[in-house]
Amino acid sequence: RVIIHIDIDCFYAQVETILNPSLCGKPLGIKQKNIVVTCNYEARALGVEKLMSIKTALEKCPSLVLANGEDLKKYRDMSEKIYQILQSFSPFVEKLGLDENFIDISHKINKSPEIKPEVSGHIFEEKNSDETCACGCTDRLKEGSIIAQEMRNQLKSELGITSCAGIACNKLLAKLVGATHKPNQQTTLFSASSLNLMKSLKHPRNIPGIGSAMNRKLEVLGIDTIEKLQATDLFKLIEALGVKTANQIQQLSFGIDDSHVKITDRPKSIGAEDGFPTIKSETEVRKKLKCLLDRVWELVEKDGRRPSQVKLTVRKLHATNHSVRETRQTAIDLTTGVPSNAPLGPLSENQEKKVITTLMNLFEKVVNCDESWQVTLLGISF
DNA sequence: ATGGATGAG
DNA sequence: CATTCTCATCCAT
Repeated sequence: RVIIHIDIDCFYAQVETILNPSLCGKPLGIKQKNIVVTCNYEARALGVEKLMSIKTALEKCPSLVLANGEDLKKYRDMSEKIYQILQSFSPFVEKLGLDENFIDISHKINKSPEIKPEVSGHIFEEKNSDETCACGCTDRLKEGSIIAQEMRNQLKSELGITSCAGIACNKLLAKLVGATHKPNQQTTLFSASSLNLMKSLKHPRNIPGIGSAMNRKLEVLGIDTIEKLQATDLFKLIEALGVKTANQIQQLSFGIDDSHVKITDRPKSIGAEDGFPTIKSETEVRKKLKCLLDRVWELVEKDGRRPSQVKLTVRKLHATNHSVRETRQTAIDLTTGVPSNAPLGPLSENQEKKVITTLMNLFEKVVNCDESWQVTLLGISF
């Protein structure tokens, strides 16, 4: 296969700069509550980092400009335009978050090209890449790099968006190799270098699919390098992690990934949440929920499907000074009074009342009415 | 079906 | 460590 991974450079910051060109060239941070969730390269050069507190960021970089990124609408809109452009190259596009996409272009590769393509962009380990693989994948990947370049050119010319691309024979390797030259560059991995790319990661945690929880389990087993993960006896790994996970992550450690590019269809849930210092009365909760409901309903209306379930998310301040998220969900019938296949319109007064009542019932299942409680986040999803 | 754990950006 | 604001998948119940 030929898989391309496209990753937009500091996505939120690029969107803000396109919306407000006067930000161009200035250090820019995107703020959500007390945190700089991401920032542009100018800000990074001045010491600002992802997920840094606003306070620290401004100490490090007093000239930092902040844009509020709590409402994701602008980013969703741009993400959709990017997806549309990529889809014009291949129907097999999988979205990962708002700013990354995998594209399978295997079917577009010319079986017998008149002219052997040269590669566009970087080659991973260029010096060791003079061998041409007998199976023909080297030429296919070269052709893939040309297509990736065309995708990135089009994102730039039509949307003004710069991006990175990785080109490889599977999703894992495409994503990893694309990150080796940033920003606004692309890198192709020829299969002979796969193991070297994997070993260059150093820590198992850097493998997509190995998160913090699994990393802790691996550390308990004394596995703290890719090479140790490769060398661990599979039966020992199965004991600790189960057959499925053990096999999967050991395969990944060798750069093997058979997972398909899964076409992204409509989301299975649509939600909105809001965090705040603390609230402690049901009246305040009701008010927050109404506000959230208005925001979610915009998205639900655009989606067009009639919700059949509601879920409430609550983050409580636990005694031990750390917070815990809990969710409660239930079925909801929003069809009363309208034909069940009528187009979804704005929330009627009756519907709003029904949703809020349902949510307050769910809320009472989360909080212990007798004891005092502090809530620091509420979320609604359908 | 429900809710938590875990993973992604 | 999580912190923000989402969404998906897997698993136990």
